[in-house]
Amino acid sequence: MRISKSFVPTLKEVPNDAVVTSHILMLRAAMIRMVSAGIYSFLPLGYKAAKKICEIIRQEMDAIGGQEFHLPALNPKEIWEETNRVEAFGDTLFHIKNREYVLAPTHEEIMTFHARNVLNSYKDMPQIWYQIQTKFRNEARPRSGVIRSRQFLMKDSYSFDTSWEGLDHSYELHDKAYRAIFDRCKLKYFVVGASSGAMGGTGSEEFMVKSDAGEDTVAHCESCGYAANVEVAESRVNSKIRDEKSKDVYEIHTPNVKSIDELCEFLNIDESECAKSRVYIHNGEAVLVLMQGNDEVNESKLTKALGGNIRPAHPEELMEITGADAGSIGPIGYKGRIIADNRIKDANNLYSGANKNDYHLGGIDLFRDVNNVEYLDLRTVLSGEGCPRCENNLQVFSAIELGHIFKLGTKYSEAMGAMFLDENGKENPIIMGSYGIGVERIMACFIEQHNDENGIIWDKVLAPFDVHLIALNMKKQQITEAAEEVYNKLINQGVDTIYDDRVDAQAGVKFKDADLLGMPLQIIIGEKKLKEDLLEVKIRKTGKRFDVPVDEIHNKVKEILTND
RNA sequence: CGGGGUGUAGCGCAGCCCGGUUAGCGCGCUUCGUUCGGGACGAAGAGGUCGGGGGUUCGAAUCCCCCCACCCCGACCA
Repeated sequence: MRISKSFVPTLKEVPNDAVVTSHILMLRAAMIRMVSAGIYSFLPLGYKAAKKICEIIRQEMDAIGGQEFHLPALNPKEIWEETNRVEAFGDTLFHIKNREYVLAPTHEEIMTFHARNVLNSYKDMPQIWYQIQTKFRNEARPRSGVIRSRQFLMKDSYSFDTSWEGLDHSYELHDKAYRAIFDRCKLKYFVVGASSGAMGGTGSEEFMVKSDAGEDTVAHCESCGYAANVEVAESRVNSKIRDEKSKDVYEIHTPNVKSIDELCEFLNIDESECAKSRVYIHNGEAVLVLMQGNDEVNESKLTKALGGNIRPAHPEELMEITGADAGSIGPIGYKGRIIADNRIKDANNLYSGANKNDYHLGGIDLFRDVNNVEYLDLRTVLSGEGCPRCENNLQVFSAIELGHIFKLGTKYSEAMGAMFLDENGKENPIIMGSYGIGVERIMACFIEQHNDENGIIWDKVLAPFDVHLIALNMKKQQITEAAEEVYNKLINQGVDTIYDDRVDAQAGVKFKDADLLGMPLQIIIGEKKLKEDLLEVKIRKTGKRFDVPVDEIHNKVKEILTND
């Protein structure tokens, strides 16, 4: 591709609206342009990279027996009503105004629509059907460029099995395929075993990439691979060891002491000796939650343990419930349900609020002084805490969900009447799985992981072009002639080459653009070296340069591209 | 949807607080000349509903009201 005749509008400056690295680089490197919030056009370079990703996905999906479909984005609303997902998706589902259609945010319904009445014998299964297509979701807040948008490319596949064992097998196939895909895309990722979400089902895994632009917070152990959403993550922490002797409970005047830190400073004690109190309203009833020191209540864990809905009590309610304001609340004298974190199970000689403003109590023995305390894991894990599975430590960070594999079960087949007859002539619902991958997210994550201050550093597997050919001064005939020859020969050999043949661009401009676009290999043709029949090759990743005789350039390029 | 921020030439910004000729600057763009291995130099140009609407005023990019768009934080996320 000749740059002089192509649309490669690189940007020298950082666009005002872009914040995350991948977004900035995708705009600057002429891969995408925004049309509206969360709506992007792929420019030619970006689309080439997208197609390479899709091709890798396709190969790996085909390798597990997947069959590619092309389904409509425009769906009759009534199909979505069969599964009650018009309501379930709510505002996230785009509705067409002048006809009863919706824009598909995913394709369980359409795939099940094709499966029902057609896959009607156990002999017809298993099947794996997939597609790579545009999905539409009316995200309340699109962000981070292409990472969360309203229209995006997704590979989604669906498995149809006659048994739960069959589903397990289809799921395992997808797990393997996904690892192969992300490995081939040179992504550093990890796998989080997620609990079944609102989609219903028996098991799922999320493929995640560490990134500040991520929307999930996860705890991850590098050494054993333990990974969990922080909402459910556990860690190895010391519990408060029970002192041999329990002191008597005594009152301490603590004027203006509100926080655990202030209490520790005021009494010159360690935070591990304190029990922090939080009051939640659970289905209308007050619950006192006790945590050690500054440990944070994990509301997800609390919700899961209690069931129903919880919310923190309002300040006005606190006085009514406990007789004190936040900062002076404690378990002694509290009437009502008390739940404490495992870390302070049966601990003694604790400090906590006195349920009287400006007073705290010391010498609290939860075993002796407080009846009916329920103990649960309620902590939010912190970076640096011990991994629950091995001897190393956890890191807590935000991450992007790249892909999700999911054992759906019979939710959709039952709702839509997708039944089959088994060997005994008995009717059963088809057992399904669903499996998604965000194509743009692969691209964005790759760029997040492979860039430097000059731009993108493509690996050849995803690079829009293999080689970036730079003719430094197109006004010199020798250079032009040499460049044209090299270019044509590369093209003829099937080396995908982008050729900077701009007559009016300075050398510096061409170098900067080449680094920004980030093709793996640069071939530089300059006057001095050409006089000695030499060209220069630069490896983008390492920055290494070396001279190659003109006659040998094609072999050298092939050699580097196949070996690297 | 709540909180915060921004909107002035293709891009990045100044001007606004304290209203006053033809609204500036850098990059980019056009033409000419010089330069030609890390975003060159000189000269001459083109390019603007100052996000939109309404109001105050002799006069509004500037002050007031309403709306819109985009970004960030939060909520939400099948």
